[in-house]
Amino acid sequence: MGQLIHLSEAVSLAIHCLALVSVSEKSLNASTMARHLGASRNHLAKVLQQLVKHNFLSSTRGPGGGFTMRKAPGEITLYEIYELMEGKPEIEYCMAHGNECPFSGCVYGNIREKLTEEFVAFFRQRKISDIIPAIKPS
Amino acid sequence: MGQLIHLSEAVSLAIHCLALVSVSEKSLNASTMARHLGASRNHLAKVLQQLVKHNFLSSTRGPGGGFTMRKAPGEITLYEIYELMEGKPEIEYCMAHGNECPFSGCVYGNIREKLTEEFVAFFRQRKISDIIPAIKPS
DNA sequence: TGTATTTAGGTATTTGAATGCGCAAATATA
DNA sequence: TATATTTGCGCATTCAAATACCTAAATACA
Ligand code: FES
Ligand code: FES
Repeated sequence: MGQLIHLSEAVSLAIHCLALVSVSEKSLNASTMARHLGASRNHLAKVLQQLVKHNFLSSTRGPGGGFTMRKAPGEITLYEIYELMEGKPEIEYCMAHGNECPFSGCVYGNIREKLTEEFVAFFRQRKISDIIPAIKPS
Repeated sequence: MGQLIHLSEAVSLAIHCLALVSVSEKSLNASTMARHLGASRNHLAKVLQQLVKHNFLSSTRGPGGGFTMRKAPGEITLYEIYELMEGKPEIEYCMAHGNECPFSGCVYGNIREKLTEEFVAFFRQRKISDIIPAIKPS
């Protein structure tokens, strides 16, 4: 069914990976993470690339290579990751058709703005370090 | 950009139409409403079909035909319309891949559940009659 | 009865996200 | 140096939801 609160798989993958790399002693490669998360290796590789490009992770190629942290998990908020993968959350006009709407105030009131703000506040305050304790011992 | 709070155009159209039909003295046809809303006539027709099938509207074909209310605007909550068009809002598992996740509690905490509940509460309490006053005089 | 109007409903197209694929570049190690 | 491993990156494919189109059925009215 429809997802009211839409968080793409890419965002989830990014967050999961950052936490996994944080707790790993040696560098972690894409295939291993994909296996652990039960996700597509290809999709995950794309996400990791982004995280490297924006300096959350370092990568090393070649045998024994993989990804390591470049920022401390306490320095990374979930919001940064969200915005990196999805862009700033916007409220679109109900029906993207401009200003044809015959209603003076939006029929939705300001509920979307309110919920978006709540979401952002939560994600800004929550850090990768906060979710690390939830990792199951493997 | 990504819409965090996702409300399809179909939902917006349904709500707008119900309000417009409510204040109309005679029956309103799809083309007229599409023009007023600056929306696709075809898409709107689909939405109206649904509203007729579920007894919110009555329809009459032929010249001078169109749509009229079958329920009072004070009897219709926005939530009913949302659920009709989108289904019950569900929280999906982060990464629809089942139970492979190596985290014991979801990394998102319960923020999605919380926001969804807020949304539902708001939409349950708000009725078509509440938004009618916002219609601009045409 | 004929014609114009309007809804009904099935099907096709579009779109965007997710996924897959192939090859180049880097690097460890034998 | 040769080989296996692993990331980087562009492009192709798939898939589902949203949106558009097309024709049939109903009805008012001349
Ligand atoms: S578009 Fe938001 S109220 Fe009409
Ligand atoms: S899937 Fe929600 S925490 Fe891993």
